Amino acid sequence: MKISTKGRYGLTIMIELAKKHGEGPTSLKTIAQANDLSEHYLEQLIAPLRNAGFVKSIRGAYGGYVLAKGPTEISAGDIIRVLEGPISPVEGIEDEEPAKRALWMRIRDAVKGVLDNTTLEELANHTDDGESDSYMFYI
Amino acid sequence: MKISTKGRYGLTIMIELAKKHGEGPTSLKTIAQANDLSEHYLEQLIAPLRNAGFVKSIRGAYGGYVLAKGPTEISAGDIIRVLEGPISPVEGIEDEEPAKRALWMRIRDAVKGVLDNTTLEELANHTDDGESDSYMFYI
DNA sequence: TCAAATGTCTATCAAATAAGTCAGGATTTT
DNA sequence: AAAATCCTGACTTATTTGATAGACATTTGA
Repeated sequence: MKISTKGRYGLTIMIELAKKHGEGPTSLKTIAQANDLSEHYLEQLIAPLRNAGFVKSIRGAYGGYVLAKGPTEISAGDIIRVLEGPISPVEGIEDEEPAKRALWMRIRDAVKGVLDNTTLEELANHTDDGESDSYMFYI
Repeated sequence: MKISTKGRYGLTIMIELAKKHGEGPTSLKTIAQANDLSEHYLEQLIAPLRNAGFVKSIRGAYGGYVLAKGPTEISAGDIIRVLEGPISPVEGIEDEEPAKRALWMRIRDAVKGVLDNTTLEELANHTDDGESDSYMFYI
């Protein structure tokens, strides 16, 4: 029941690009160093994002990547779907017995609601607005 | 972003037991055959459910398992937590940057809301109440 | 009392997935 | 030409998942 590093690092890349939106390209090297991640691994993740039309690449020295759309036009769900596949808690919901199928569909819709209503703009401009450190993380 | 067969099959076991609640023990063999699953694999799944106090075992011939509490007192979340670990879309939410941490927490709470508010009783007594087959499964 | 049915426990294993690495080529700018 | 960067595919490693096997303990009922 986890989102893998693909989706997580992909979101990291996209948030970094959103922060620099309108300021020219950012290289993967910069992003990898800033977040202590493998540049080569990020290359694998950004390829599908480019193919899906969320980023544009600019080759050559001082090149890098830029968002292909505005940060308000890209949702967290867009990114997760590209890198992790369809948002669904199980493969083959159709085959399940009705009671379980209804449960999976409710979970899927709940997660979808959150992901599709969170834009890159929100994620890039988020200022810590009072979730206390004492908040319980695991429940 | 998937719930594995551990959680799914565990839920299957518990729904079967809930259907037979008050009617004496049900053997894993019965459940395995009815759902076309490996009995040995189900043994591995029911061990943690027994340790967590959700089922009781009755040994010997004509033995099996029974719910240790009423079907209204056990939620889908109880079962998923025992078999899959804490409900959270990422490991180590604490370490994430605030924007992403907030996103993961919103997802976690959404999923938690569904799972903790669905009881075994609902799952066992579910009658197909009009989710049409044309419902889009992947969105 | 004994055989059959069932649960309990431990160990092992194969397949799939996730995560990351490596090597080298192509393109553009300076 | 040299440097920076993107691009591509193959490869490796670790972990998780799903499954199998077998020895053993307990209970029922003939």
